[in-house]
Amino acid sequence: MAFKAPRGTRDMLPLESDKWNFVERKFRELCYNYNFAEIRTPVFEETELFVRSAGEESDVVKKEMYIFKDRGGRELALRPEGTAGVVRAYLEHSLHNNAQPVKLFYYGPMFRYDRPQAGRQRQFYQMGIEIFGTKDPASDVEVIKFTADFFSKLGFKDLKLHINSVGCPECRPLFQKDLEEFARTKISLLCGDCRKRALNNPLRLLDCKNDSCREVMKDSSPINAYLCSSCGTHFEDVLKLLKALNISFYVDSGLVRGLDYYTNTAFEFLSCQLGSQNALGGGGRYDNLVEHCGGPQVPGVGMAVGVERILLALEKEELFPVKDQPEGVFLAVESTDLWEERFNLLYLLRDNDFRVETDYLNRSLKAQMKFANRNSFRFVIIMGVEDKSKGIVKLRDMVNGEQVELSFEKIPAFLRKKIE
RNA sequence: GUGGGUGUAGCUCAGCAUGGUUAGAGCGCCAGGUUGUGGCCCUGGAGGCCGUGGGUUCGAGUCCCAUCACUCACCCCA
Repeated sequence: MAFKAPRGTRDMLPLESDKWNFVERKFRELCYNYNFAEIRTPVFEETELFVRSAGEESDVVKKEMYIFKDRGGRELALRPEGTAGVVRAYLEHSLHNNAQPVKLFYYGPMFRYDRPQAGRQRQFYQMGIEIFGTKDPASDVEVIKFTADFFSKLGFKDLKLHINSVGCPECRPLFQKDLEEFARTKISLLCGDCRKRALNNPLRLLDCKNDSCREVMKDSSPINAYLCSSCGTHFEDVLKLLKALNISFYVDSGLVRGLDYYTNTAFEFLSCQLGSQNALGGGGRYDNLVEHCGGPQVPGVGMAVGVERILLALEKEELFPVKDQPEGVFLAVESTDLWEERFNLLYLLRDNDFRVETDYLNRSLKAQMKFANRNSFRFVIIMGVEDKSKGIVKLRDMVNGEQVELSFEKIPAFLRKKIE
């Protein structure tokens, strides 16, 4: 085999495409119900856009971006996430002048140069939504409720919602400073990674997987204690609304998101089926992102889910509707002399919106029947040589073996009746 | 980027610790037989440079090294 798909990428074969379509359909339907409109942005943007939005210090920017120079010398990057491009488009087309809020959804491939693993690829698909132009805690909740609805529409029952507030540029620095100091006093008890984190990115101290570190950090004061009054109220309101909607959640004071643009609400939906790549989706509020990207002060909130992970989790929980229902029509023919009649009937049926297939390999009638059976065709139409003069064909229902003789014109109506 | 496991037909895997003539099974695919014309059963066939490249050896799918890919954990997140 000469060529292989590049590392961290995958082909989607026909067997899987039904599953993808299932997930996509549910997503689009829900977007319609919630009044989110679709936006499609390029898969690559100026590198600077991502640096600006995700933050210079974020892992995504520091080590995971696919960056390249095009032939004109432009510095470009494949998008590692969807929000930045949407924000750019929002500004470029002055959507802030439209009636607010602006509610958008997107779906497409994202790219991160990371070490592949189950549920983690270099090209992966995200579906996401964004709401621009409102700070109302109800809009945070709308995004979370949307996500919860989406998962339950797919059939998930036991997903965990973790939620936290990461504060704002007013209150977060104080928290960070205290956290850093706290870590410094306990430095000897922390793992090597955490010692580094204490200096570079104290927030990350909170989600170390190491039990002993967790034990130590448990005694640091949680961020809730530092939230300024507006952040505190916002968070409380969000939680209150979640309760009102009967959405169960767990306040995880260790939840911090990897992209720097988040403010206030941060949340993740976790699956217990998935091992270490267990976040099916997540999101949060980003009230300063638009301004930070050179626009007016427009608040926003959004989320994204990972399609491959959803598919993995659905697979594990066996939630795909097992549909191998026979459907469609196979047009079998006894002799290749009958091309003209065959085509006439083939296109007659297709024009009448039936799914129809015929044989192109000159196979025996028996082989054609077998093919039809294996491929779950509900009906087989058999054109016999002798029937030609009579203008008749045989129509067989493969489910119960019933077979009738019909003229061409009567077939569409007959099939329609049968399918009901 | 770090560490562990794996890599044999389209798919799921056996064979490898004790190297030895044409590398196996099931499913799938193709053809034929028996059912008028599928499903069950029977027969036959196609399909593998044993991930790739080196090395050890008279001889390597089997041993050694490297490399690539997958996988699990770290990391990070979706």
